[in-house]
Amino acid sequence: MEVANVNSRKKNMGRRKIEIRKIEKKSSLEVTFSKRRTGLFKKASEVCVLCGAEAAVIVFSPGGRAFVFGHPTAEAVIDRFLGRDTGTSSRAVVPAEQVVHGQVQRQYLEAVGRAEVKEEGGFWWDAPIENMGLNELEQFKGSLEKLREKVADRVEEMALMMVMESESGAGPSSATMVEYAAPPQEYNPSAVLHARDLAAHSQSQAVPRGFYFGFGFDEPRF
Amino acid sequence: MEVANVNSRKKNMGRRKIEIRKIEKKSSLEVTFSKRRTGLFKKASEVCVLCGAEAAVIVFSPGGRAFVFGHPTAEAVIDRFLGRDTGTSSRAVVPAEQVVHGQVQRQYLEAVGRAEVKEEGGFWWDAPIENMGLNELEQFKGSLEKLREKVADRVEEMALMMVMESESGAGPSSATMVEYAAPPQEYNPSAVLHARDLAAHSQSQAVPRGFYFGFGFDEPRF
DNA sequence: GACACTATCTATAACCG
DNA sequence: TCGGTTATAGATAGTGT
Repeated sequence: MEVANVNSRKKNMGRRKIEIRKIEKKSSLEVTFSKRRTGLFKKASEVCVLCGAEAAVIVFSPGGRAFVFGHPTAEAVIDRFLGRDTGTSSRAVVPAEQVVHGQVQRQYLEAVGRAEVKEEGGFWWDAPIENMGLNELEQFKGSLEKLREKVADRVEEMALMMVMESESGAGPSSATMVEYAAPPQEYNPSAVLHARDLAAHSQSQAVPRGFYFGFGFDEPRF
Repeated sequence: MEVANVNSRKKNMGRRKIEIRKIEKKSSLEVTFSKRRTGLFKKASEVCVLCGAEAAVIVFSPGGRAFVFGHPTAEAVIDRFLGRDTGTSSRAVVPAEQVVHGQVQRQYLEAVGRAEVKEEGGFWWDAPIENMGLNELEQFKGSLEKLREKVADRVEEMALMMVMESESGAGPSSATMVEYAAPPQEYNPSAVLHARDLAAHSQSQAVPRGFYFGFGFDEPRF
């Protein structure tokens, strides 16, 4: 038995304390990102199982690569939160067989994933009709026509409103507008509050103030 | 000095191992949910700071209460992921002062938050125009008219396409359609894959198979 | 429900192959 | 870029207040 080489293996130094601020060394940043992303997703899965919760997590690497937990659930969950009711995505549920160590297989990725992120302004009404079957076309056309009606109504209503408005003077502040999402517009990253720019870590609070925007709505008690 | 009552404090038993499955006792489920939600958000904030990442987390309690990390960043991040480009929300950035221990103050909640979740089908074009000022009205009308044009074009294109389609036989499968979100429709929770229904925890993999749908897209290397 | 305590359990930083 | 190892920092279950 190798009694002699007990000491030949260099002693690992184990985990060391680190400050929570941007990691400078690129290689360890990438390793840390990978490990912590995995850890985050695991934590999310545990909350789901332990508490019967539904969780969705999206992480963008600094290079802009997207990693998602809870997809395709995520989309529905997110829609429900945003109150958008855009419906669940028509994307198929990823079968477990397609998921290999947390990576969707290339085949699936190519079939489903890429267009989403690359496409500019991927509204549903922009979907390419070239490859649709007749059934799909009809359904799609139906949806479009509904939307057209709705928008036409709205425009009329608007015109009316604007006449009244200009007669009665300026309306109340824009404060109430705040409840609704803005019309579609270019995604402007610089206009967005970046999490990474927000305040640093604090000891006393679990999540640093000014960083944690978590909140719940009132209706359900729990 | 109280030398006598050293032993009067009952010894705590410390953390114990638990299985990752639904907690039965309601009271400890709620405590656990609260603690782990906080922990999850903290982890997310650390990934952001350490790696310069952007993360968004949404957790629904079993009662349907929503908790968000990264809001309002979350919405932009999510939109970018979904390729929706619905634009960043016009909702104001929550000032740090409004955030108290991770809970948005009631005042802010009432002003901003509630309508979002309760409103049925809160598309931006449904925003109430009653309280808009003239400027807002004009902007809003402009957006509506753009949308109307776009949709009208699309409908025409569709009509044309359908004639061709019906002449040439059925088109290819619906596989390509999958790249685009479905038209707006009722949110149907039962049609959604619930995270909590998915497979249980496994030891060898950090995140259990069939649960972890995390993936990245190809374009950026990191 | 929020906080404090503390003995554990778990995640992970640095290192290696 | 991946897994595997080790020592340790950090998270948290159960409890009390």
